[in-house]
Amino acid sequence: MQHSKPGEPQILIDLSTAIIGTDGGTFQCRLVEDDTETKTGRLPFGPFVPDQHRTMEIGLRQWVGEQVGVELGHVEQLYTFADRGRQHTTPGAPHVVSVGYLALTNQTGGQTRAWRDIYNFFPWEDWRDGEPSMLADIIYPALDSWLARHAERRASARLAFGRDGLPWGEEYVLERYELLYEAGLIAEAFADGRENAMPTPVVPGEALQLDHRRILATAVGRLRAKLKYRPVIFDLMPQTFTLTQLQHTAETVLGVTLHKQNFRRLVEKSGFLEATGKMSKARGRPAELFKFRHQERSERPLAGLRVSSGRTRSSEA
Amino acid sequence: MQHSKPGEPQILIDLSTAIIGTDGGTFQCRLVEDDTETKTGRLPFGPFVPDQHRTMEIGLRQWVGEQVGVELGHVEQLYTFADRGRQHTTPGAPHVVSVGYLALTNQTGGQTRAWRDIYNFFPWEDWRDGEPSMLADIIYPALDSWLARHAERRASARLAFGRDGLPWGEEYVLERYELLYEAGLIAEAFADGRENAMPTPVVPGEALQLDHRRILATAVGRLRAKLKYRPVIFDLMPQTFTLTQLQHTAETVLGVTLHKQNFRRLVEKSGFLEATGKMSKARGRPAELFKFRHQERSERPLAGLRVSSGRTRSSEA
DNA sequence: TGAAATTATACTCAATTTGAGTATAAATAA
DNA sequence: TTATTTATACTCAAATTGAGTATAATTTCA
Repeated sequence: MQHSKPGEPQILIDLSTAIIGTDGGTFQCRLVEDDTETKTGRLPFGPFVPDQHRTMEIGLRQWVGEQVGVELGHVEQLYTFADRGRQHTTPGAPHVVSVGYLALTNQTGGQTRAWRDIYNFFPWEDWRDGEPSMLADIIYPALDSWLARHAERRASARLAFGRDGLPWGEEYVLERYELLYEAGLIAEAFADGRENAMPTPVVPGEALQLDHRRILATAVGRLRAKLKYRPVIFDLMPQTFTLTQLQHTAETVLGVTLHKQNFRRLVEKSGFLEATGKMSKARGRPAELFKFRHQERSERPLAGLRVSSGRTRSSEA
Repeated sequence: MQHSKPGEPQILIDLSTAIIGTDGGTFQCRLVEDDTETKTGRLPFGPFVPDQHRTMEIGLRQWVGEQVGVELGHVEQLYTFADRGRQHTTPGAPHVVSVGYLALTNQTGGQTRAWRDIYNFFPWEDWRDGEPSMLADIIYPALDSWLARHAERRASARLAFGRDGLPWGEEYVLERYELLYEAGLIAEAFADGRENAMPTPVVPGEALQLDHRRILATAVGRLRAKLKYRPVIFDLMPQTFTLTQLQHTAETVLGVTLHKQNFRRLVEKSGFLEATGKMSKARGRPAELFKFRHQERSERPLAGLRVSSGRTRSSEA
């Protein structure tokens, strides 16, 4: 077995965590409040130090604890990114590989400047008010002009963006982001020195440091996919909640609106909810408060929310 | 940002690939034929060398090419394993992190000693002839006795093995393997020096070097899950095939038998197949030969095979 | 040669699930 | 006290799924 000789450039592993929560219809991600006012934000991250960290998850919990101090619920490894040229590396410096993690939390101090709306970074992903106009106005023309020179990527673009009558798959968040990067339409492409990148990003959407927006895209895509077959949504909810709150959370994550009555039917017969008997007080008719059955009884603990879309918010009238 | 100082122990990344194929009802994985006749097999693997490998996939293709020379179809990153104590590391040596990959191929020279039946490594995963008797005879008693001392793992075990009336989820391959490891019932637990491990493995099933059986378990679990929502099965098929061959491949991967007529209905209306007009010659009535429509037309390119189980092979009469 | 076995394919049918409503109840706001 | 808001119950047709039966086209073997 060949192993790298001493003297070869060192490898460094960064653990970066996308901490995601929801807060009354906003979809939030926790960034680090750096003392210096840099233009672009960053996720909490730090190196994996095997001597100190028995597992990578232990390492990430340390960096999250030190840098943002958020209580984490579900934590899951996403992907390991190692492509040369995607980390803005200085020559001679050790090569950096980053392992991205997704963490869910239900404590999103909505007011802090550090909690940012995820749809700021991916404005084309929020379809709750119908198809974002920027797709037809900006993204599709720019993408098409790039595709004219890159016919081999046409099929991927069709699938990712649901063109030619294909459906918009809300889970293809990473695939869409990667295509925009490849086409040189977003800020990171220029920062990484891609030859075709526009100096001023063509597509709106805030950037993040290093490859953090890529990691966030991976996180959102994974979360959207997972919502449909595992009960992860409850990690985003407070102790008790109404069915409408639960639905709003699902809609916020998926970026679509859902049919209310059918959502209720689905979630009620899933067996995950337990009525508390208490009622919420708000405008309109009070709603029953439910809680998640943590005690996994003999019900089928999988089969999360297979969710069917409703109409857009604007057409609810 | 804190980065590891020079002088700290080095990190080494190994790229290990589970190459999977099927060959007439057997589910195969390609191992390396080492000159030395070691007891346990290993997957093709080698270090990630950033200076030579622009991406990790390039690296893995190099090691696969050099060590086994198999043509790879679909390639996908699985997971990055870094727990201390799962790689039999010698003290002082660099810490090894392994990135596992899944690769599919349709060329499985069935006769070579290097192609091994995957169900040798996980005999409890093959339910094509009904529930393997080793579950009730060996695994469940041993697991229950361990669970008596580890009540906190009870819920995971129920889910993973489908106990107490829960269904057997064929995709929980890794979860089952990890539980058997934790419980000290398989060879790797002893090799890694777990305190509770039995010197002679309690549960049948061949081991692999390092953490390769763990990577293989991840690969099989991922493949079984993916089969249901992406058309990856065609990467395992030859150029043309009959519907029965396709079904056998699906059954081999999933480890269950399927209802023939319904499988046919499902796969026909999926739009992925194109009739060739030619017929297979075998025993019984000749079957039409189909091929996969590579040219992704305006059909929905997702929605693979959501598959419904049939009866067991033995009850087919 | 002709019946039996083998394999493929077409078609049926009830149960369940899904998509899209309508109807009504229980609060607050004007 | 009426409009507005929100929650919840119920309906109904279409589509999908699970489990067959029926029949067709071959080879095998007595």
